[in-house]
Amino acid sequence: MKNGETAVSKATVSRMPAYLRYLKGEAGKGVEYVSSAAIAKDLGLSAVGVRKDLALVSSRPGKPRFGFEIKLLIEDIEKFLGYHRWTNAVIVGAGGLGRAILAYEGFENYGIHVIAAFDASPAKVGAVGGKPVYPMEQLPEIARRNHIRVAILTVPRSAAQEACDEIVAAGIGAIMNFAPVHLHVPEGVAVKYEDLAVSLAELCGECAGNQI
Amino acid sequence: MKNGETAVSKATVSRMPAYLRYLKGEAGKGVEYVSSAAIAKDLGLSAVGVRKDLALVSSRPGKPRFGFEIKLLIEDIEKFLGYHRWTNAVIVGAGGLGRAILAYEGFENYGIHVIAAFDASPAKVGAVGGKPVYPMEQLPEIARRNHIRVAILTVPRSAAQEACDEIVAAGIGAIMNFAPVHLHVPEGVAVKYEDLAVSLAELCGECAGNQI
DNA sequence: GCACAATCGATAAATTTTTATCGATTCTTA
DNA sequence: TAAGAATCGATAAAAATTTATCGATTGTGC
Repeated sequence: MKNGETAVSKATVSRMPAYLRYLKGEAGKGVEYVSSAAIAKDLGLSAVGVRKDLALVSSRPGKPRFGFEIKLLIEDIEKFLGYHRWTNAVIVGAGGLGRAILAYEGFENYGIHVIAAFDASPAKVGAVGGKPVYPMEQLPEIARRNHIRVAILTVPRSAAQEACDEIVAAGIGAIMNFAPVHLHVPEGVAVKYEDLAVSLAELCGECAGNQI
Repeated sequence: MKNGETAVSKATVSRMPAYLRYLKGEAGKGVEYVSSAAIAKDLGLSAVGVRKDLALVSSRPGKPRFGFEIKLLIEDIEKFLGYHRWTNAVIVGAGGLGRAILAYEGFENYGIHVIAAFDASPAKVGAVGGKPVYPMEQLPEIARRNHIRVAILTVPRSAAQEACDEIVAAGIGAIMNFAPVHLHVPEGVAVKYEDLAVSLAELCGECAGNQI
């Protein structure tokens, strides 16, 4: 209800990746149409909710008796999520996790180019999986030249805030933070916390319910 | 409102890790008390919401004029999130990401022991960062003997469902899935999707707003 | 010792999100 | 070609969540 553009709730957005994963799986099996009830059942949601979500992003309504056309729906969701707008990203911190992410090739499917990593330690400079690892000092220059908009922060917790400041100083406006630390950033910079341990702990909670 | 135990909303639970990160940061700076208004400002929430959240988990009410005692609050939140119940976990898939997570030491702070990794390829068997990598066949036996409750799945997408089935067959009831695939699991098994690419794409969306 | 300022907790209002109900559409099949 | 079944979309109701308001509490400083 902000001004007149979005009107799509945050909760709906957060379910889109799940739809996308599911639909791609079905498409891979050769299925062409899927009903809201089937999606709801497999994803553990309500059919009405699924219909409402899909109505918001689908360019064509579902067909009665068939359901939604999977191929079309995948395109619509990808478009909605912005996977067609290419974005350049870098990794800051070329330790184990940083190198693993640098070598990961799945980002290309989501409109993201991870072009390089940076590390303060000269020993880490070089290349991983065909992608370069630069010394930290070169971040501002390379970031600006390549229009980097996102940084993936994989340094140890003690180095996180300092690295964060350098990222902000380099003009990068979004940070995906793997360090388990709260980052102080100026207004306008987005931070997403990806604390693996917290995620895992959440899952444990779910799994154990609240029983011993 | 389920029966009479929880009464804590999902939204509240999801904010707890953010509080925890923030409070630990302040504690590290030597601060002893913090007001709901300060937390709200730094975390981009409303002060009333913060008070409501904290009232649900805090063992002692906040002091007027001072705020909440940080040390106590950290304990309460950790207790609430179950970081005191130790849980054993394993990694399935000892590729780059799996090895990076295996070497990561941050889990111990959250009540999680990652005791080993498993891989279908004999070439990967051995040890990483002092922790063993076993062949996949040994998963059922080791899982049962060590009361493993959580598996971290880091295999390539094409192997994900099969590995998932083996995990379930080994009696593990919770899976943290890094493969960008929808997993089919029997009722009662919890799956948490940690799709790095999706997370990153979400962040890009936030960063770009909805402008080009 | 007393007025003041800061903060909390509780109740109430507003908003958002989820769930339910129902008529309309479209394909299948006899 | 007409009846029937499955599914959709829209509207309405219910539930949950967020935000606002207000009196109560507790130190501080004069």
